[in-house]
Amino acid sequence: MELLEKLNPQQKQAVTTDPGPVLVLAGPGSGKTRVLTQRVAYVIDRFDVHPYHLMAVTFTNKAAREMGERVAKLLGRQTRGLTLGTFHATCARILRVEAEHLPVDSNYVIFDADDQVKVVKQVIKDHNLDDKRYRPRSVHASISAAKNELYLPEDFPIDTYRAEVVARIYEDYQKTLLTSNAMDFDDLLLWMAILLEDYPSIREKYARRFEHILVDEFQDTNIAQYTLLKHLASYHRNIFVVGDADQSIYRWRGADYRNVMRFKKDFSEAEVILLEQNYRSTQTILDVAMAVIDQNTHRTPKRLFTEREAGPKVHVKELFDEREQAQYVVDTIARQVASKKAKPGDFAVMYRINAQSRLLEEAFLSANLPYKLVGAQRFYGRREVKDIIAYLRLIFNPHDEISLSRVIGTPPRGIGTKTYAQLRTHAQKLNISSGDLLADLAKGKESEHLSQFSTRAAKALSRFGRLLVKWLEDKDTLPPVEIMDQILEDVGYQDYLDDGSEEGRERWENVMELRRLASEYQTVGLQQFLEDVALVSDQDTLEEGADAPTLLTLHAAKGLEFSQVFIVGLNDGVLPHQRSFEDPEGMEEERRLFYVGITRAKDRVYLSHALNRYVYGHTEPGQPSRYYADIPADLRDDGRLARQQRRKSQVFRPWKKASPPPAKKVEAQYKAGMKIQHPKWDKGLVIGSKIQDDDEILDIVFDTVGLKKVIASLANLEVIE
DNA sequence: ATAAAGTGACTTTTT
DNA sequence: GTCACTTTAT
Repeated sequence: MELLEKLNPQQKQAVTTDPGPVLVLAGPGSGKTRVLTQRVAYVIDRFDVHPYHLMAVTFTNKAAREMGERVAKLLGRQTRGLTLGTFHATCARILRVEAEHLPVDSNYVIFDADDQVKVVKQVIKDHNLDDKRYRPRSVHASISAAKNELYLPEDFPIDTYRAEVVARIYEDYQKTLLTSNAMDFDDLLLWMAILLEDYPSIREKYARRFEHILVDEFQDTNIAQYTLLKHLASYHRNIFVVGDADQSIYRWRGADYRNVMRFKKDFSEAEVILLEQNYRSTQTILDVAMAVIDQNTHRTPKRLFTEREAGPKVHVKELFDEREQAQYVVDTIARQVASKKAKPGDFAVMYRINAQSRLLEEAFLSANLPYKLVGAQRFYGRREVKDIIAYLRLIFNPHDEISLSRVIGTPPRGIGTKTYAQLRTHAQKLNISSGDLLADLAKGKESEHLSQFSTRAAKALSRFGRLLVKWLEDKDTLPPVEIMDQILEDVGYQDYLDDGSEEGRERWENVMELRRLASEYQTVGLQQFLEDVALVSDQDTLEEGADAPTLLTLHAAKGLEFSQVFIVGLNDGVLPHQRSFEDPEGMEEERRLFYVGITRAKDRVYLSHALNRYVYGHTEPGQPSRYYADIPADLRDDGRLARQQRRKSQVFRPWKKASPPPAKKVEAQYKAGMKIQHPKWDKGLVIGSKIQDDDEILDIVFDTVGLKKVIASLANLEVIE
């Protein structure tokens, strides 16, 4: 293969190594995607393996698609039969084929995070439990964690009273799922693992079929995923995994980087290949990244090196608040774009939590600059989108209780919570699904169950039942778009949304966008549409091409690269996040997250934090992140000091080499007891003052907002008395 | 049954 | 400050 020439010796070794277990430990930017892709092509071409006998698992659908395209290009032909996708998508497909061995039918639906919490909530209610004591989200997290470790309800470890209650909820949760003919995200992995473990014939079938298995982002696999991989590889033992323990950031989702150790033990003959040379970043960026990650304990030190130049220092900036931080990001980007030093698409802005995107978006919008936002929830989480998907899901699988409960009263049609509760209870008594009962009630007077309801309720239910039956008749013959059009028309969805407001119009546009997406499923059908919709990853929503900065969480940034990267909100409590403070392992993961962010950058990194943070509406003083302390001083360019320097001399004076200018002593101008006037927060009382980094930091109690930390030179204060 | 008004949790991260 | 859920009024 011609492209082998472009590989370094380690990469070449990985691509061309003999069959058998292989563990590739790949640092950031070391070309692991390229290795994986070429390995797939190599196996097909040199070992003469039919694509049908090959499975490759990636972390996102987008990565899978790209890999498929590149492999086809390398081979110069299509790769029909190749199993390529995320763990979840791949399992979903196989489980449909093997549904006869499962407690669901092959047309099961996939419950997303929202649905899962709803089921938990329902069960908690049915058990008359206090949902304050048993928070649905937290109970669901326990159930999910159990599934990821392959614990069925009866295996759920009971060590506390709470665990006992959760185990009971888990049991009913699972029952609800099965009567709804549904699987949740975790089930896809769990059942696949169970199937392979408990049915030797199925294990043999797939273990023989997959002569070669390749896995990307191996450090973020959980127990269920590891187990199913182990079984799938049990016959041929040709399993090629690529990962980097330093980039493990999904522990909270059950990912266990110790799987790397397990792999070494279970496949003791495995060849281990290290990819250390970095082809992405400047040496400065790599040095900073290493300095940061070196603070973690329990890791194998790794040296990252590049042939690239040192490059500019990492830029550090302190801002007054998050609004100014957003403005600073936009300004910095705009300036470089205006001076043609960079293109808008060269930039990415990364943050710890999604909520941080709002101020950034506002700043981009008001500057009239387009941006790309990564986050599937943004679209698929919208009420109107969920409504329509729920309708489609119900038609695809009428037993889906969660979807039914969502659509039965949307738009309002005379069926409220009371009537729905009656329907559900009655159906439970009959041991059928609410959907079945509804279909029966559609028969009108013919139905023997109609008398169970009040005249009004019976009429409304019967009417809706007839709609459902009608849609069910067409579901196999019509393409998704036409089913959708039928629903929209029959329920008058546009009129329901259109209340004359801008919001209503926007919602309808979202429905139309969903319709556009559905129209791409003309041939593959409703099942595929619903499956794809359920399993989209955030990264999948990243639109290609558009030349605009990308806004994304640090998690979503994994596997991507950008010329220039902003990491904003470097405040203690945000990055690292407060929720991890108590947990040493969690703190190590926070640091890895920061490491992942830094190593996305090819040319420049900008770090920034705000002195004041918005928290639940009001502003609170914040602390710079502890991670700053780990960045070597000579690799760091502190914008705040530079700017002050400029202001004082009124002349632009770039930093001279490493020697910092002698710290000029600043005299305190304020002292405790002074009353001052602030442009935004009005009157306040100074209660403390200290000199720090060439500036005066004041503690002031304001009448309006309480205690604040204020930088004297920036705040434009006026002394009243 | 439904719309409007009020209450309280909530922010990690996502397949 | 926002969202989802609950209570209240129609």
